[in-house]
Amino acid sequence: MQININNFSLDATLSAGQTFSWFKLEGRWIRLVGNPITAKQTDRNTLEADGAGEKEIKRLLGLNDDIQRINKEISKDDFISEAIRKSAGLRVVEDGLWPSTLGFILSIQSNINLIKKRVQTLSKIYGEEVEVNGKKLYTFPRANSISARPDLTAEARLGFRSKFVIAAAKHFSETNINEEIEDEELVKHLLSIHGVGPKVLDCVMLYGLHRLSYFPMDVWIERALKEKYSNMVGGLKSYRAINEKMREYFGEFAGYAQLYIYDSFRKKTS
DNA sequence: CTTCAGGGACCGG
DNA sequence: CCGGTCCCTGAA
Repeated sequence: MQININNFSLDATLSAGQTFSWFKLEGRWIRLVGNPITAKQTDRNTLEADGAGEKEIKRLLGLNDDIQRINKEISKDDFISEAIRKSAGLRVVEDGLWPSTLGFILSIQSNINLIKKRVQTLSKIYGEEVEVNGKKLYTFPRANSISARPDLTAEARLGFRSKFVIAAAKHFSETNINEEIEDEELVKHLLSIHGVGPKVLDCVMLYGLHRLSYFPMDVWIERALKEKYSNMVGGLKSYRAINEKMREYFGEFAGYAQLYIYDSFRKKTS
């Protein structure tokens, strides 16, 4: 199936540290949550994809967002405007509640390569073997599988994250947490998980559920804010206070501002 | 070989 | 609110 795209970069979007359920194999991106989905950008206006309907694939990749309007909406100053230019083609993905929660728990005090490696390891332990284009791969680990055999997480060398992963898997297996729940209750659900704090929460709300007003703040964002927005957040200390300020500043699409700032700032220094 | 930082969260004070 | 601590990996 071919999908028309505009001002979109699949590589940039899936390499921006928003999602850890996609991986690239021989030039094709693959996602093994539910039915296998593969995608490849063949030119600047064409996405070749299969494994799901066009609507579903667009949803996963944030392609239903009105990016023109969003970019305009968040262009509050020169710094963010330049970040938008430098990181053009990005979309906020919609990775799903569980894939996102697991991914960002694994991300705690870790770099992107390490996170991906952990997902692969967990997939080998807990996932099911599937064949895609003649290659044997493993599906993304399900919460039920992990909570059924929590002892096996030891093999994945997750360090102190191991108990967090188990707690999350248990919560997902034993409660009715799902993607239809309103923000307020969902936040309570997530924060009740031992290992989900404010930052992971914001990542899940934004990248997992596509709730675009959330503004996760990691070390990169904090550096950027300190450098570029010290006049706004200079006196503020707590995560919550700074976060509220920035969300207020950027508005309903603050999450996009976060993604652009993160991506452009990370590129600059690395 | 050692040191150190990496998309934080928890706990105690 | 603040500071120490947590586990493991890969880079230096």
